[in-house]
Amino acid sequence: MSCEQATAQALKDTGHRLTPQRLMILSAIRHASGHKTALEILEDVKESYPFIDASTIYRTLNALKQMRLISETDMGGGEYQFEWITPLRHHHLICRTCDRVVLLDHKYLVALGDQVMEEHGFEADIDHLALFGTCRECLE
Amino acid sequence: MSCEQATAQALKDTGHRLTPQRLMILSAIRHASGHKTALEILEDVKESYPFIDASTIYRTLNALKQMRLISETDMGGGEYQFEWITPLRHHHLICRTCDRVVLLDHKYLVALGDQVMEEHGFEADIDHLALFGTCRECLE
DNA sequence: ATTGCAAATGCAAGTAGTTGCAGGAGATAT
DNA sequence: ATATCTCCTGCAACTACTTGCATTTGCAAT
Repeated sequence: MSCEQATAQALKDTGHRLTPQRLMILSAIRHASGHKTALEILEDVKESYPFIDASTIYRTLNALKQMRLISETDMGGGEYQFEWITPLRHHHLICRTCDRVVLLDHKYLVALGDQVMEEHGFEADIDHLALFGTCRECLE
Repeated sequence: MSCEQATAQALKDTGHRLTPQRLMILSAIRHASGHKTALEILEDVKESYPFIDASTIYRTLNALKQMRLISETDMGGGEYQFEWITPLRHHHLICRTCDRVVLLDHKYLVALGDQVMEEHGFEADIDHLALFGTCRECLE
């Protein structure tokens, strides 16, 4: 696929190397629908290459995060959630009481990003946020 | 102090018990200037009571977080930062490139909280946020 | 004061993620 | 094709944090 080619080139351009392990990890994230944890990705890759080490997964995910190809989000379950970043961003509202998860449109965060850039010259990577709180139902 | 009394009462009112361990943990957080990690709090408490177990610290911090007396923030150093919540809130912009930390005033997040309440009836606990990105200097 | 029960503690074992290191394998230039 | 230079990998050890369990303790009702 051309999209895989582009990703491979992006890795090379930033001084990274293309390895079979990394291609398998990339494939596992891109072909996932929604978020995936590091250990889920590990299991996926193990199906085609059982000798992969967990540390390779974590190191690769960190590299992809630095390149802003994937987002890493703490959604409260003890494991980070990873997701391929697309132009269509979304965020989450997570209820501390009932653990319900509500989708939050990216439009609510565009203004924040713009203000932060204007006032501080800081480019905030608001790719996939999780905000905790109390949902409508649990507020009574 | 009356503030300690109020906190003690808040614990009891929510069905929690007052123990020497908890009082020591509370004191360690309240008398800290700024953020503290769980292990720093553990060391603090160990000075007056060396037999305290790390799991007690973590469990108490989670309870205080649920009660919204303290905030827990992932600031990227591998350890969570805990802080006593005051009416004067602040947030952080953290540069992924140079690790510089810039303060962000709470006013930028008030609008977001209001919108989330209006549109979703969700009360977001925006107590102490960390936004990652690239700072002015590292953008060149 | 005594009792009774739920909640908190300490301990030990377990999970998620990180790091140092030696050997192995991409990429580049010859 | 070969050599060289790094970066990457797998391994093992380690750190931060969580969880299950038996014992203890706060605290409310007697």
